[in-house]
Amino acid sequence: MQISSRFTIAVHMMTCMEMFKEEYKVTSDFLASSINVNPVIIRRILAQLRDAGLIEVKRGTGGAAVIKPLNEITFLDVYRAVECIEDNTLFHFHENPNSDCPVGRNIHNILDDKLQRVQEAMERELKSITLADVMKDLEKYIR
Amino acid sequence: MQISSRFTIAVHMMTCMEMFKEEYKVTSDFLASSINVNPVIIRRILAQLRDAGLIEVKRGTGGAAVIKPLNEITFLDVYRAVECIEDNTLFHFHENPNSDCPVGRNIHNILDDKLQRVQEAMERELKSITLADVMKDLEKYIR
DNA sequence: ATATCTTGTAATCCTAACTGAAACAACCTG
DNA sequence: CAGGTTGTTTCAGTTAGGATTACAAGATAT
Repeated sequence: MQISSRFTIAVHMMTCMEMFKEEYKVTSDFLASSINVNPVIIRRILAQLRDAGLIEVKRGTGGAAVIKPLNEITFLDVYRAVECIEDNTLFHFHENPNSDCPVGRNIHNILDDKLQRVQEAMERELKSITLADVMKDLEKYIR
Repeated sequence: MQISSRFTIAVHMMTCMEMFKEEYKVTSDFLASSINVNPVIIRRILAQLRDAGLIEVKRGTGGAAVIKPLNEITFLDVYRAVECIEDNTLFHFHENPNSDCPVGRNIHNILDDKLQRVQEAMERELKSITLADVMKDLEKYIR
């Protein structure tokens, strides 16, 4: 399975919030039209980013904005905010190996630390990329 | 989304094939009982591992065996054999960003290399672990 | 050749997750 | 209070994973 598009949508959303914060009120309809998905999807992700403390959303009057310095928001922050990974484990383990078999009895212990290392490698890389990097590239592309 | 349990099942399967190759004929029913899943699931994964050139499966008489040195089979080989990732991209990108928006127009170019780096970090770690490591740990646990 | 065990594969069913969409209460401001 | 916006629920469609049943096809022993 692939990682859901919620992650790239969330990065797109926060990039828009920053890019247009002076010119427009960045509402869920505004974001939905740049990203081309249903506004409800946007609002659900807005709530997840808000709960993670990355943005603030104004009720009634409307509009969303990033509330942390962009160079302090890593891809890992966004990933953790929107991707609901069970028990924070990337790999889904088969549930009931047979404990009467020497392999079945030990496979969990053998694999757990190895799978953990893989997950950490991925998260380390996610952590090394920030929204400030994205904005810098965006300005480069626009010029 | 998590990575499907096919991966841990496949590693479990190949570990069993190696562990019991002298004592037993390692059939899909044998594997299914150690792993505790349906034999058809096992046979489907057997086919994927066979197609990837990692094992051989005997029709009629039955039995499966690893056909490469264990220290040459990496977790990445197994992962690629059983996990069908669309276009070999770990992250699912939202399909239709609005090209009338400066962010929508550029977001793909901006993110693609960054997401690629994350995927490569993960695959590099997967590549560094082999089935020989698993067998070594298994012997340690059994003693 | 026939009985028997096994693999290969198709067909069904069930469940979970993702996305799209409609609807509406709650909220804020002018 | 009117109008725009968010928060949230609900339903439907799609896809993927896994369980299960069924059976044709292959290989071996006798």
